[in-house]
Formats: sequence, C-alpha cells, structure tokens
Amino acid sequence: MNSHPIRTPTFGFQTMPAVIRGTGAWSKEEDDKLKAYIQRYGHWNWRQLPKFAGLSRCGKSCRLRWMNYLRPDLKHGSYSKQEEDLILKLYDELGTKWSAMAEKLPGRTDNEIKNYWHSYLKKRAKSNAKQTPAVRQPNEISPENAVSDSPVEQTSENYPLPPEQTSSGSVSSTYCDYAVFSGVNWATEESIDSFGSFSQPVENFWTEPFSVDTSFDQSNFLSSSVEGEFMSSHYYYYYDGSELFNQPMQEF
DNA sequence: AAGCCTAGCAACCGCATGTAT
DNA sequence: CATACATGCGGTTGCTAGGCT
Repeated sequence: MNSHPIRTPTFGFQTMPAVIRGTGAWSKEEDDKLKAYIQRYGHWNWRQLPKFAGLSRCGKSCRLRWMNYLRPDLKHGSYSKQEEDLILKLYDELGTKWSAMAEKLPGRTDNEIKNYWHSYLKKRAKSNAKQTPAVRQPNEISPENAVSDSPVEQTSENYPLPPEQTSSGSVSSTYCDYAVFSGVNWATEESIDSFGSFSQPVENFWTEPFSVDTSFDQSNFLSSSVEGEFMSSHYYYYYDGSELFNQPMQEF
C-alpha cells in the first residue's frame, strides 16, 4: 500500500495537500518533521507541539501519529502465533481494554491490536467459541488468568517518577521536557553532538518553529528498540522501550 | 478488462480521566 | 472546591488494495 496517499474524505483524492488541509493521511514530510521534532525535544505538550514543529495539525493528531506509527520502538508487520494467542487471552480477561493489552504486547499499539482484533481475531474467537460452547464473557476474569504474571508487565509504579515542574519552566510535562528521544545506539556521543548542546536548546525551542535538521541519520537512531539512557548536564534521560523520562540530576 | 466487494488499516471523533491553577 | 486544560482511550469512519465475478 502506498504509505502516504494524499486524500480527503470531503474533497476527494489529492484535491488539497494534507500539509495545507491539516487533516487526512500524513505525508512523508510531515512524518519527518514530527519525528525529528520529538526526537529532539520530546512531546512536552501535544497541543503546542505542532505549532513549534511547523505542522498544520492538531496536537491530538500528532500524538496519534507518533504513538501509532512513528515511535521507534514499534513493531510493524504480521503477528506471531504467540501474539495472537496472547491477544485472545487478554481479550478474554480484559474485554476491549486495548491499551491495557498493548502494555502486554511490546511494540504493538492499542489501535493496531484493536484493528487486528476486528479484522481477524474476532472471527477466530468466534470459531473457537463454536468449538467450545462454554465461553466466558469478555471481562469475566477466569481464576487461572486472574493473576497477571506476564514477564513484560510494567506499571507506572515500576518507573521513577516523572519530573516535577521546574521553577523556571511554565510548561508542565508529564513525560519528557525538551528531551532528546533516547534509545540505545542513539545515545552515543556523536549522536548527542549532532543534536547540538543540551544546555542551550530551550530558548530557540520556545520561540522558533522547529525545522527538520537532516544532518543526522535518523535511521541510525531508529534502528534500535532496546532500552537506553544517557545524561545531559542537568537531566538524566532514560528510555524504557515505550516512554522517555528524565530526572533532575540531584535525584540520582 | 471493468466493476463490485471486502479486508485491512490509518485517522478522526467524542468522551473520560488526570492535572494544574 | 471548581474550573480549565491536556492527555488518553475506545468506537467509528472512510480510503486503498486486492480478490472475485
């Protein structure tokens, strides 16, 4: 499938570029802008982000695009048998709590799981149900499944707390303040240098729309989904595979 | 070859929840 | 405590590609 067709439900295919329209399918250019911006500064405020990233999109749309498609830790492609079975099992336990399911399936998003369920697994579940008539209702917790012992389970309690709002910053951020998105490989000295100094991004960041800096090779940064971490002069950054956090240095 | 149908998937929408003021 | 704002979640829509007739 063409990954970025320009189309609009209202005006028809390719009548108006998405970058002008600000809705519809994302163009390669928009993806690059968003990806580069978040890698450089993090998603400190989704509502404001598109303005600074130079995108004609609403924050919600940017968030969705990042979460469901651009995040470097995402798996794309077909599901393994184990994943299918796990989704079926989780649906049995959780019902339509897609985000909760996504937590147990590293690299998969709630949207993706939901789509996969509706397009494929629902049928499989139905055929299974025919074979085994005594089917539990979704959300009904079975005794054998009541205790989650999934090795990939991680709750917010497992993470260090997100940063407090700093006295100098007027913007609160739940996850990452002007953070460079960090994964392994991308925390090399050269990588950090290519972004510029961490001690000075804030001023331009608040006042200038972001322009994509193509001087670094993004594919190198996106090639790894392994957890990683690095330090700036003031904050400690770490990436747990799905979220980026930072902590004031004194916390460590 | 052309038209129709359908599966798959990206994206949108509205509501719920969490957090700051 | 009330309100506003930001974010997250789940349901739904609509487009494309590919198979079928």
